[in-house]
This record gives sequence, C-alpha cells and structure tokens, in this order.
Amino acid sequence: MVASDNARQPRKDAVANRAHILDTAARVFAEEGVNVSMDALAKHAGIGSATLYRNFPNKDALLAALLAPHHERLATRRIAIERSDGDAGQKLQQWIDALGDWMLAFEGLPEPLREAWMTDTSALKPACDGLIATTEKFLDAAQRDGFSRPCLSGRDVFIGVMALAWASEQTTVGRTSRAVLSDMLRNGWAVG
Amino acid sequence: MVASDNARQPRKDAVANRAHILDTAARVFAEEGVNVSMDALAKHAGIGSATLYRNFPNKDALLAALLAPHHERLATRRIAIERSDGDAGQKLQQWIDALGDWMLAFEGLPEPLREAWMTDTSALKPACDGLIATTEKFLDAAQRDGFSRPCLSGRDVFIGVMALAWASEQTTVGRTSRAVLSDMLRNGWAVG
Amino acid sequence: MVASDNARQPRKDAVANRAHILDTAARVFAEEGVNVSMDALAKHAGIGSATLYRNFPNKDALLAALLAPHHERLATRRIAIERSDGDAGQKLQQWIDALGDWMLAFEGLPEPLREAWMTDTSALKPACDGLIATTEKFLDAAQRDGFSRPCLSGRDVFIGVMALAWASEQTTVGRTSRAVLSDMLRNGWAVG
Amino acid sequence: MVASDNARQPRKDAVANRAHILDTAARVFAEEGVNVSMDALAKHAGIGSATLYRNFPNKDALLAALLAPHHERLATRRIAIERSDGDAGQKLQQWIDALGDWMLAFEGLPEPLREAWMTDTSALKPACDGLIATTEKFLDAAQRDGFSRPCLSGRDVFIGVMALAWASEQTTVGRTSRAVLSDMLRNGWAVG
DNA sequence: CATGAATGAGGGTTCATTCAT
DNA sequence: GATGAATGAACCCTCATTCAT
Repeated sequence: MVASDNARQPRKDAVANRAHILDTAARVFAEEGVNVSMDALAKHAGIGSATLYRNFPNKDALLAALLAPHHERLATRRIAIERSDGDAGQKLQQWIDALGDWMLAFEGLPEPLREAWMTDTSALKPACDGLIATTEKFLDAAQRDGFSRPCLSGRDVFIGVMALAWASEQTTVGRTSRAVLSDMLRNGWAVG
Repeated sequence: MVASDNARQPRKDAVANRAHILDTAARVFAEEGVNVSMDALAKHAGIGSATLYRNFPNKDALLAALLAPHHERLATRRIAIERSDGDAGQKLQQWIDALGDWMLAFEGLPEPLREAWMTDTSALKPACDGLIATTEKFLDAAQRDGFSRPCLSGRDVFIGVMALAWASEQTTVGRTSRAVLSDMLRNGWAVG
Repeated sequence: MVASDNARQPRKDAVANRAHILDTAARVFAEEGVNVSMDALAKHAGIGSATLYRNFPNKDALLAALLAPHHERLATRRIAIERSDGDAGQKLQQWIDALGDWMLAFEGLPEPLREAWMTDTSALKPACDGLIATTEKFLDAAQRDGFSRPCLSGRDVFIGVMALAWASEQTTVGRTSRAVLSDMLRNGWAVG
Repeated sequence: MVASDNARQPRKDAVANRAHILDTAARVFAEEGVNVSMDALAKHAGIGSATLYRNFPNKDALLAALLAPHHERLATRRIAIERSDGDAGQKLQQWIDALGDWMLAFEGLPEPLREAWMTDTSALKPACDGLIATTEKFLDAAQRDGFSRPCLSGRDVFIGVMALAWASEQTTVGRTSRAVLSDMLRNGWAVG
C-alpha cells in the first residue's frame, strides 16, 4: 500500500513513509481542506491510523510538519524582502502578503492557527510565535520610519492577517477578493 | 415540559412551542456558544429532537430565527444612528460597531455566518444580504461625503467586520482587544 | 435485528428494546464476564452503539441496571434473614453469603465495584452505599449481642466480602473454594 | 541510550541490557503501577519494543523477573522470621505481613498475580507456587502448635493475602486500612 | 541480536438526521 | 403535529504484537 519508490509495502524506510504521509496529507488537505479526520487521512495514505499517530501525535503536529516547506519559502521571501530596495512600509506590506499566502496554504488553516495561538500547547504555537516576532520586526521598522501607526503591535497585525485569511477563504464565488481585504487592512475604510 | 409564556404546557400550540424553542436556544447559545448539538438543545427545551427539526430544518434556520430579535435591536440602532448628529463617517463607524455587536451575539457565530455568506442556500443568507445592503447605504453616504475610501463596497466592509468578530472571539488571553482590531479596520496599519 | 416479541426491527417500544439490551447484556456478561466493550455489546444486541449509549450512558449505568433484579433478590433474602430464627451472628453470616452471591452475579464484577466505591460518581455507588449500610445494620446487631468483634465497621466487612468475591472468581481450577474463603473471613486463620 | 552499570552504552551486551530493562521497569512500575504499556516501557528504557519482547515475551515474564529481587528480600525476611524468638503463630503473622508487602511492591500487582495463579502457564506461576509452599510451611508449624486453624491450607492463606492486597490498593480515600483488613484476615469478624 | 515502524482492531463517545408511532 | 428512539458513521486515540531491516 505504501507508495514508496519501489512500490512495495514494507517500510523501506521510515523516512520514505513519513514523506509519503506528508505527500498524501498535503494533497488531501489541498483538495478537501484541513478538516479531514486523521482516520480518513490514514486511509488515504493506505496506512493504519496508529502509524499516522506514531509519526504525528495529533493533527496540529501534522500541520506543523506540513507547513515546514512553506516556512522555508516564507523565510526565503523574508530575506528577499529585507534585501529589497523598498522602504519599511513597503517591506511590511510585502511581509503581510507573504504571511497571508502562508496562512492560505490549506483551506481551513486559519482556524487551527487561531486555536494554536490561544492554546499554548499546540505544535503550531512555535511557528506562530516566530512569525509574530518577525512581523514585529517589520512593524517596528515601519513605525520607526513613520510608515506605520505606532499604536499597533506585531501581534495585532498578525491577528489581522489571520482574520483576513480566514475571511478570504473560498471566496471563489464572491467578488470580494483578497486584494481588497488586504488593502482594507492596510489603509482602513476611512479616509486619511 | 414545554414552558410557554403562561408557564403552562399548552401543547398543540405550535406558535408557543416555536417561541419556547427560540427562548431556550437563545439562552443556551448565549451560555455555551452556538456549538451545541441539536439533541442537547431539544433536551434543554424539553421537546423531542424531531419537533426541533420540524420547526427549524437545520441549525442555520434556527440561528436565523434567533437573530431576528437582534435584528430588531439592530434596526433600532440603525434608526438612532441615522437620526444622530454625526457626520456620515461617524455614522458608518457606529453602524460597524453595531454590526460587530450583532455578530458577537453568540460565541461561534462568525463561522456559520461566513459559511452562509458563501453557500447561497443558507437560511442566514437573507439576513446577511440585508445587513450588507444597509452597510452599503452607510458606506455610500460616507464615501459621498469623503469620509470613506471609494474603492470599497458594503460587502467588503461587512466581511471585514465579520473577520474582526471572528478574530476577537475568546481573546481573553491576549492583549489584542476588539477595540484595537476595530481601530485597525478603520484606519489600517499604515500611516495616512 | 431487535429481537422483540414480534420479531420486527422497528422500535416497537423503547421499553422492549431496553429490556432486549438488558437481556443481551445479562447473557453476554454471564458468558464472557463484564469485560466486554460497549461496542461489542451493541453488536451482540444487533443495535447501533449510540442506541446502547442512549439507554445507558456508560457501562457502570448498564451494570447498575443489570444488578437491579439481583438487588431485589437480595432484598428478599435480607428480609428472610431478618425474620429467621438465628442469632445476630448467624444472620450476619447469612447476609455476607447473600452479599457474596450478589457480587458474583457476573464474572469481573468486583473490580468495577471497587472502582465505584472509590470514585464517588459511578452509577454503582448508590448500590454499594446501600449495601454497606445494610451490612452495618447486621454487623451492629451482631456486635451488640457479642457475636462480632467491635473493632470492625460495616464498610470493613463489605470490603472483605468484595475481596473474597474477587479472589473466588474463576476458581474452577483451584481447590480453594469460596466456602473456605468465607470461613476464613469469618474466623480468621488464627485460633481463638 | 542503554545505561548500564558503567554508565556507558555497552550495546551487544545482552546481560547489561536485560539489567537495564529491569531497572527501568522497576522504577516505572513503582511510579505508575503495572498498567503501563510495553511500548511506554521500552521508550522509558530507550530501547526498541522488540528488544523488550525478546528479553521478556510478555508482561508477566517481565513482572516475574522484576519480582526476583523482592523475592530475595522476602527470603531474607523469611530467614529472619524463622530465627526469631516468637511462636509459630507470630511467625506466620510476620510471614503474612511480608507476603503482603511483596504483593504491594507495585500498584496493580494483585491482578496479574491472580490471573497467573489461575492460568497455569504464566511466568508468575512458579513464584506463586514457591510462596505458597513457604506459606504452607509456616502454616503447618502454626497448626502443629495450635496457633492456626487446621482446616486451612497454605494456598488458602496465600489467596487471602492476595485478596487483602487487592482490596487495600488505593484505599487512600477510605478509612479501611490495610491493618484493619489484616486483622480481619487473622481473627475474622466473628468473636472467637 | 537489536531495531522501531507498522499493524489494525478496539477503546469510549458524539452527532445530525430519519422514522415508526 | 409531536415524539424520542434508532441509526451508524465519524471522532481521536491506544495497545500488544509482528516483521522487515
């Protein structure tokens, strides 16, 4: 069942199997959103549920592992942003866009993120904390240079991005695109 | 079991029964949030679950009916806002606050609202549409008078308020309060 | 599947179904002991697990219901003992025997009884408490008349009977019969 | 991972590994009782579960091995008792106390002991048999000297001690202490 | 000889919904 | 119209044991 390279069932290598789980989860999550049961996921992967739980003790841990490559991409973007020519305000905006992309990696991701951010014990917490810290950095610079309002914290902005991501999910039907929401997050609805 | 207004058991009075269900649901939702099973709700109301389903084919329908009184209150506030002395910008802000209060009537309400707004078949849809229309009205006025940015639609603002409500749920732990988020929605993170 | 009198599946009557569950459980417990899963029990009864849980929220509740008829028998024996001619010591002994029979109604019963007696929230607790009280009554009389050592409480004796029942389970192989253990509980191993 | 006596990792030394397993199991069982999964145990010991199974085909075998040092202590106590000045009745009582201590070495031990004593194939059986034999010896002497009732066998007393140990587990809540139960085992509930 | 990944059935429990009465 | 019992799949998670490496 395990779709390793050699098309055999034996474990071949734990690494391969773990990769197989991650591949499957990435695909299923991408197709159906993160609201898939661990059991269903195991079935999709052709493995027993216990095997899934051995590799990832709960769904947050699985999500955290799944987000790792996205994290790397995010880190890359962060460096690119830092090295870019724009001012601190533009950089913050770019970072916010990158953050939003990360949060929309899978449908339904904002919800567990919100829970993780409150729960303190979730496997997603470290990722959130790190991203909040980075947001804080960009925000500080923007505030220092007068591009951002000083009353906000990185945490506030992070939450704002999360809410935006939550709202812009499955907006295929609607005319309200993510870009509009992003603009509203940046400039508000009020004039000047 | 059924406790009508007269504190008796007027079975066979469908109207009273419906009202009783609404009373109960309002209380239970207020106490425990909207994530209560229909069975539990029926038990709370002292009726059979099928009776509940007869009156309200699903939870969205129940929620929609439940929100009716809140709608009335909202209508009252709307009139008060319209009659108040403030400019169109202040009025829009007040309406947004009122809208946010409405969405936070029950814990967990933003989620079904979002789904309803996307599904097109939900019983909550009409309510949302009406509120979006009202928001549009306030927004139009504000835009006409130069208090609001012209690129936004009432729908965008509605979604923004919804996202804000979602994010400010259960934020007892965090320092990011609803006020901060509301301010961010109004003014954005960027400096004018 | 529901083996009601009319051999039809519909619920016929909840009472009948409940009785069917109790019948099945009594049979299965008698055959395999109380260490049967609720799921297995439901399967044996030909019903969904949720139906089982609707009738009995947990295994202790089911056990408590199953023990009800045994309780009645026990009550009958108690009255018979009270009306009998023997002295208070003989009566206590007879009560202890009756108690032991009750505890051996199903294999594995002593274990949940012990847990219930400690847990305070089990559905079996009331039964235990009642029986302890009765034991206390018999014991008091026996102590008053000099047939029982005054340092013991009804609770102590109850626990002794429970331990005895636990030990005498499945003693088909061994030569140590319940009678010997009962004798040891009564007279101890030491001489006078 | 494997910490031998020399605090190194002498893999390939099966003897050391076995000792390490026993050390770990003794500690874990003492802390959490015998109801710990073999997997958890292997993890605690820093070894693979299969290694654990290789050394001890099942938990009873592990328990049997674990009880060996306790056996030695018990043997020491036995000799001390035999050499002491008391009469045969006092000696039997002391032996019973020692036996009870042994059975309470780990929380939850009485249960597997009972099963072992019935199963005939358990790894714990030999230990039980040996202890029964010793009990028989003490009992014989006590019976010869008129300190113990002649109708009992060593096996009966052993079972009584086991039942007592089972009942006195987790009796932190209750007022019925092990001492009371021990007294009841010795003297019964009836007056001489 | 040691490994630890894989198993897959089983644990208790909940839920939205339907159906016979 | 009202009932509430029945459903059965779904949820997350654990365990003793085996097997390929």
